[in-house]
Amino acid sequence: MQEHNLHVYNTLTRTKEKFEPFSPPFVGMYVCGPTVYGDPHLGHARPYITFDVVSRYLRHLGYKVRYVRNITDVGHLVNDADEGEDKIGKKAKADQLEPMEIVQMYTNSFHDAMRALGNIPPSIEPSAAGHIPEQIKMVQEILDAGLAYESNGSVYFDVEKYAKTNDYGKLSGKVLEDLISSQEREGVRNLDGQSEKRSSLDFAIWKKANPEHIMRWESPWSDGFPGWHLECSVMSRKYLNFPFDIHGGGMDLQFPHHECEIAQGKAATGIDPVKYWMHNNMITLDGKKMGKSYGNGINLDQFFTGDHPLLKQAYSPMTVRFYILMAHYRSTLDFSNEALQSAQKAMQRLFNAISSLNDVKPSGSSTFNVQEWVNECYAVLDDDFNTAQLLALLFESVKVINQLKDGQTKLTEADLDLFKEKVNLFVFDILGLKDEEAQSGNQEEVDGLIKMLLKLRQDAKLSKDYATSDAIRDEIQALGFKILDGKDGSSWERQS
RNA sequence: GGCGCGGUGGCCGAGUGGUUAGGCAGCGGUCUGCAAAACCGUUUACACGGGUUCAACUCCCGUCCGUGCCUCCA
Repeated sequence: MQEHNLHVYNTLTRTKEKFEPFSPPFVGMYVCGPTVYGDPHLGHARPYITFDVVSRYLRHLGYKVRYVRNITDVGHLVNDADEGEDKIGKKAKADQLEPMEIVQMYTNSFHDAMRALGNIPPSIEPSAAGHIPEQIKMVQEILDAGLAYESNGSVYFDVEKYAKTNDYGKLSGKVLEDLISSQEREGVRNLDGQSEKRSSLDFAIWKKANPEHIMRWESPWSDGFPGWHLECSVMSRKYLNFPFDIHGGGMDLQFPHHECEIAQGKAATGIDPVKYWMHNNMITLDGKKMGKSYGNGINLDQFFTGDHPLLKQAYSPMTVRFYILMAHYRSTLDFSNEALQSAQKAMQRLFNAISSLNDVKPSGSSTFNVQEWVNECYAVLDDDFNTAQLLALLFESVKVINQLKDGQTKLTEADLDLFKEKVNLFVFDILGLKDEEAQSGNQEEVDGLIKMLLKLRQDAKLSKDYATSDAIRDEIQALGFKILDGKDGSSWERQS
């Protein structure tokens, strides 16, 4: 395993801590996955790209990462439905489809979007519906520990009792008294099951299903379904064991979801389940938060096709990925056409420089300190995965590459090899970017053909037949290629 | 109302108690038959009001604004 100085920001302590997993070289990482009842949207892009880079970097450092990300396909109530219907069940009835058909459909489209964004699939992607027995078992464990109670067929976690001996709120910074008074101020909530609870803070770990509820399972307490926080506790425990190293998710999940995960896990096992809690920040759109009520929710597919009133053009999946990586994961990030267009251009410039790196010839001496640059790249990644700074350093490398081409900067063969290796490592392996344009399989044939045309154009220029040379250039450009005239002849690249 | 996070130049976005972020856009130059590209140089900053300090964009307090949570939405 590589020596490193990786520090990660731990929400639990609100500080950056040196990363030291429980049993190196193994690292367990759990990230809250999607609820598959709708198309993947922009809000899905950020957490999964963030933790994709985290897993890529950890693996690069030599860790054996087991990355677990769940598929939520069960048991969550519809926000605006007073009957407490299962979200997936409701959609199924509306569309006249089997619930599991819906689940499969949106799981597939989620996977498609993730693949397009360049995310490596997790090691294990367990589904909540596939872990009902384990969830029933954990409910029983919490009951046995005396930290939950049954009420009318449902089982609720007893928050106030748990809080007597545990710090409920340590992750989110909530104070129990504040929560109570805040809820009193809000008045009595009319949500289903409120009267069954001893305290409004208590949350369901097993919920009795209404008669019309489609997705339901037998349990010792009722025909019903597991509570909304339970699956993550159960599946992270099953595949990573408590305590495990990293738990990730969006900042919006801090409370109550992750706070409840800690409470449940501790109640059931006596073990504080997670060492490092990592939270990515939210995305805004033209400075406003996204949401259905704002009419600015955009599906990922709409980004990729440009088919949305707020989008002036299509943005490729890599442009979205690049743009997200231009900001630090703990900052809010604002999406706008202007910002995405600038990201698209910047990314193309980066790729163009990298592809031209292969043509650079080594020199007898070096005028650029490659090793120092490499060290800086590692230093910024070690500082809580600062991809924004890494990209700044990579644009420094773009400048260096261009100077190498012009002969203004020189590198020895050893330095050049190191430089090439590390530029490729950071851009493609760690940031997970892909040069989509260069993916076509007949790259070499195209290169040969265009170079032949450039030769003809050069001949025309030498005989001052500019009409012909310009015609060749215009035709090539019309096909989507740019002609770059340099001191040592012409080269070409694809137009962004 | 409570808890948390943030307000950086035309736009996006890093970072720091005293020294260049970076990208996109703009401007000037080199190169070029012209153009593009590339390269060089360069203009616009740290919400507002106090305070601490030799020194604050960076620390503290207040105000305003944005945002997340306080809802069985994961």
